[in-house]
Amino acid sequence: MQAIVGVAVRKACSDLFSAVLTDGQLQLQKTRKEFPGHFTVVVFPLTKISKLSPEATGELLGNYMVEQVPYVSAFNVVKGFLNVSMSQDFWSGFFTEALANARFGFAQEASGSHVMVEYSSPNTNKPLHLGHLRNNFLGYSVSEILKAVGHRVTKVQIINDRGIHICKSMVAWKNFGNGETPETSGLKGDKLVGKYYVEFDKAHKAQMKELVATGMDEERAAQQTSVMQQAQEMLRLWEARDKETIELWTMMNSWVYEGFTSTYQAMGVNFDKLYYESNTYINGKEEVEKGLAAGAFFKKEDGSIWVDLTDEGLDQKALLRKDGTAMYITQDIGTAILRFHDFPDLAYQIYTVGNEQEYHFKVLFKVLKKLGFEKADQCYHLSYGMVELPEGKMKSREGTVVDADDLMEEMAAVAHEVSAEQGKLEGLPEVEKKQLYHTIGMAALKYFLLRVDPKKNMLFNPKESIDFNGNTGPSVQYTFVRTRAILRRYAEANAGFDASKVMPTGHAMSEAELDVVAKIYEWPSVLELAAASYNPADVAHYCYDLAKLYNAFYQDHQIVREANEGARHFRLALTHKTGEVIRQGMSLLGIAMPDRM
RNA sequence: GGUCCCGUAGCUCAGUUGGAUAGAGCAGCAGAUUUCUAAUCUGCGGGUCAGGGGUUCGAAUCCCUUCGGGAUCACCA
Repeated sequence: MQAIVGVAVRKACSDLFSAVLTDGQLQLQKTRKEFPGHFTVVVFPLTKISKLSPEATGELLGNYMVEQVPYVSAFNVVKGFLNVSMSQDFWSGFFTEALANARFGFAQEASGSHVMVEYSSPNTNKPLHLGHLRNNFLGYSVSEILKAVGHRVTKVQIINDRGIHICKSMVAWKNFGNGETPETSGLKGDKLVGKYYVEFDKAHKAQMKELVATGMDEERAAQQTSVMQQAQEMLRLWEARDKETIELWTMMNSWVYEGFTSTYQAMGVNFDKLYYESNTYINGKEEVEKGLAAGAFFKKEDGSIWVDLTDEGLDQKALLRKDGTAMYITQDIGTAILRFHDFPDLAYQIYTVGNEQEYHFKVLFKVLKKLGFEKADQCYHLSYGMVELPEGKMKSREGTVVDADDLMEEMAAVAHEVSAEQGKLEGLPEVEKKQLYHTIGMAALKYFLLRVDPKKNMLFNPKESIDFNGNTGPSVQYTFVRTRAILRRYAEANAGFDASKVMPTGHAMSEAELDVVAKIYEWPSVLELAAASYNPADVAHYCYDLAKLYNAFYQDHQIVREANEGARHFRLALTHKTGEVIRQGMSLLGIAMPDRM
């Protein structure tokens, strides 16, 4: 569509100056709102070929376009900027088209690309916290956005179910648990296991203190506590597939998975396939051995295997310990390759992981490349910044973790309070109310975490996140609810509402109406940009802007009560379409729209 | 010390490949048919885009540099 103007400018330059424009010379943008017009051509780059002043060039082009190009109704030149206005016909034509397309903005056909998105990927010894919320919402949202532009997406996570950290919880449970289970304790499975992880730490610290009191140095004491010794023994037994150990491990992990499942359900995220580190680390070892045989890696005297990335500007990096056991990166190599085997048509993988692991992924992708995976060049680390709290940084060690379940519950509770104050939900069944509070609370949380550029560290202010005014999820929901209320009102008086029966015909749009239509016009390009930059924040801001413009329109236009049929139908259609775009846009953020609130 | 990211209004954040007088929300102040849902709308005040230099018709945006904040540089995960 913007193409219409672009093509026109190219043709004008060819006709007027007999010059072919390069992409750099053709600069089109939306006209700033303080100037009349819809699209703006930046004429500075064109003065070189016109050999005229910017103003004269603009005038010449403007005149040509008004005369020669359909839909261009007027123009003005300010300094070096040519602002062109499109006719009402153009906008109503566009709107009619958009209205007929229920999935306007979404790809009409598959792109043919298959992308894998990994997110969440928790450890099994700790419950999910605020940082995981940003991770999950981001990963889920990017997946949905990629689907919207036509890609096939497979959502996965790698579950870090192996290693010393799991053994710690196991040891503590064995020593102090007295056979406690989620059933007997009434605790969620992941919370119960997390509790024993903390118990381990307590016991470990206490025993360390005793050892240090006997004159042992701290470093040694940390290795020598009885619980630590037990944990290491447990890891050895696990690797040796000791029956009893594996049974305990399986049982405690199943508790965790049950807990995670309910947390994911509350979050509204899901996965197409799960990978377990306990399976993939073996692949990793094999791949590293293969790479060694193929000459991609080298072995040090002590038997450890390394990759040399110094000519890539990186360092040497160990891939396998001297005792032959797997490291963190070993299992990631195995997992990545396994995935390419599982899905041979995979174009690339996206890893949603915190920015503290940027170096790790740089190394990983180089290693994959060395192993012959050309697709590794396309792999992408979707890196995001830390979520900080007003009091200070969010780190699990510092005890200021905000538990994911607790936070989600709190958000729903606040939604409850605010809704009760508003008093608009009378007559709604209790079950639906409860569902609604969750929907609103999650909208607040998700929108707050997703509206910030992923790569930036962000501040999570609990108080502000639950403010339902302003640039927030609930305020966008509210605008959607408003569109529903209006259409409902119309339907009651007119035996239903059918969008296809209220086509706008010959209505001269007001400025506020045109603002909304022009915003809807932007939707496809916003979606494209969000997909290209893996940035849900673009979608969030767009939905808010659209809602804001609709509210401004709503403020001084009659809709259902409008006497003129043409205007009434146009506004009903606009209300319908705005609601749809908001609903579809917000759904890409994983945010649901209620019918009333 | 090396590498990477960030620094925009009192606070939280936007700002496409360099474009016009740098924008929203919150907080503050002043207003609006008490409705087709006011969880809204309109207006006002608030800025050395961290500092300095450079590139050019034009810089918050690109380059150099200084300062400040964060991350990372394990045979940890």
